[in-house]
Formats: sequence, C-alpha cells, structure tokens
Amino acid sequence: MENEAINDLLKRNQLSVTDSRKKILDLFLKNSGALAHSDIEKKAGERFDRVTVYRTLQTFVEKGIIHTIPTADNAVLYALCKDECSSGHHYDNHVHFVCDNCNVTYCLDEVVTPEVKLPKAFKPKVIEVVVSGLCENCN
Amino acid sequence: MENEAINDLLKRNQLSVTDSRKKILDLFLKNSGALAHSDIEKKAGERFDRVTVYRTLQTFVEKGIIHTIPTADNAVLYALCKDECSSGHHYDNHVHFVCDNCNVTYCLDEVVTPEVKLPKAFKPKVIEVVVSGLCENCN
DNA sequence: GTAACTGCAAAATATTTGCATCCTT
DNA sequence: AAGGATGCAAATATTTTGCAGTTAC
Repeated sequence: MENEAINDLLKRNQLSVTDSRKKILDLFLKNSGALAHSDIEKKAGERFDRVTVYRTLQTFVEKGIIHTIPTADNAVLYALCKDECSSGHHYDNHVHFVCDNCNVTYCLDEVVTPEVKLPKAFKPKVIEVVVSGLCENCN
Repeated sequence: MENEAINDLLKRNQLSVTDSRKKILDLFLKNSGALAHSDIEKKAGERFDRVTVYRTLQTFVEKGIIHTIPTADNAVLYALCKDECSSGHHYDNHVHFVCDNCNVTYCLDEVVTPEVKLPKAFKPKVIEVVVSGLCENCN
C-alpha cells in the first residue's frame, strides 16, 4: 500500500530496502500506538528472527526513524518519529500517553512539551513527558 | 548514622529491620542521585546477593519507599520517595533530571510537574517528566 | 517459636556476538 | 561482484523461582 513511502524512507536514510525492514516499518505505520520488541515479534504474520528485530530496531533508532519511549514500568517501547528527527539527533518535543486500561501507548504529536522551570544551575536539553491515564477509547 | 531514621522508616512500613535493607536504604540516603540495580550491587562495600537486591528493591517500591524513574535509554533507576508517597500509591509530582555528562539522575523535588493540555478525550492521571542536559556540577 | 528474609542453585528471559549464507545495489 | 543484511548457534546478561537455612520479632 504505502509501499512507495516505505521505500523512500529507507532510501532517504541510506538503508538498503529489505523484507524485514519493510515489514517492520509497515507495522509501525499500521499501528497508531507504540510497539514493544515483543509486539513486533508477535504481530508480524510470519515471525521474524529475534536478532533481526533487535538489529532492525537499533538501526532505525540510530537513523532517527523511530524513537524509544521511556515508561514508568521500564518496558522498552518504540514509535515512529516525525520527519524533523534527523539522524542520531532525536528531539522528543511531543508528549507520550500510556493508557492504564488498554495499555496502548500514543505519541501525541500535537501536544507540545511544556516549559519546565529548573533551578538556574541546571541546563535542560531534552524534556520527556509521559502521561498515563485513560485514553480516548477507554474513557 | 541516621540509624534511627532508617529503622523508623522500615517499621513504619511494616517491614522487619534487616541488614540488607538497612544498608540499601543507607545507600539511597547517602546518594543524592538515583541508583540503578547495578549501582547497588557495586557500591555496597560488601556485595549483596543479586537476588536480595532484586527483592529488596521490589519490596521498597511496593511500599512506596522508593520509586522507579523512566529514562530515555530505558535503564531502570530507583530513587527515594518523599514522605507523601503512601504504600502502593506513588504519585510522582516532581521532575527528574538526568545529566548527560556525569550521568547522575536527580529528583528535583522542588520542581513541580507542569500542567499538560491533552485532547479532551484523554483523561490524565500521572504525569512523568524527565529532563536531560547538564546538571549543576557539570554546567 | 513462627513468620519473614536471605542466599544459593537453577530455571526462565532477554540481549549480544560470530559467522556463514543470502540479498540488495 | 561487493558490501550489507539475515538467520542460526551460542555466548552473555538479566530477572525470576524454589527451597533450605537463618534472622527478626
């Protein structure tokens, strides 16, 4: 479907276009929420090799195609980056939302990270905000 | 040193006062920053059994004595809770700061989590904020 | 004395690495 | 054809579980 878009995205990042990469990217595009490593292993109709998933995710993070989301329970989640994320320099300027009920994690791209006033000696660079509660579907 | 305080804290939470618990709590009190599981295994003059550390940390989290801090690189960090945290109901109303240079994580208890405006369908419950940059010492 | 806690062994998971093979360019 | 990507095997690392011995109350 968005085959062209996927190919483009990979080529733009100097990555060769391979099956697993296309399929994993497709998973992210079809899922509004964030995915855990295990989601990817499971959700793929055909299963990928664990190692391939590890390596693919790592490559995507390095290229700034996806980013990790820190969660309170320290599960490792990944989500697609917006276009502004350049290679290796992901600045997370949006809010993440984890639903306590359905457990889906959303990137609320339209909600901009608020200002935080720190003690003067601290120099902030990146601000991560993760909100949990009930999402639009479970509310 | 703050031996009495430590004993009190444990007793107040219906935990028996044991050596490992006292020593691990002491580590937290002596360290302004947050600690990872591995820090605790290492920093203790005498090493604890891995398993004991796991179980002790878990117990402390359940009792609301410490809380976990989500970090961008998904390392698992723990820090002391302020007194308001009641058993099993930790509400993280302060900001965490991770220094990119010295790598210490601070609980900025005096910096209150800002308001975040979400799409109306989302009902927020807990807001976690993690800021990274340069801390007061590395600045 | 009893219940709770610890520490060892071992099981279950998760992650990383090496290398031969296959695929993309 | 050459370099990169994959997949298998195996090495490491992390976390959990069971149980017998020890300690706190």
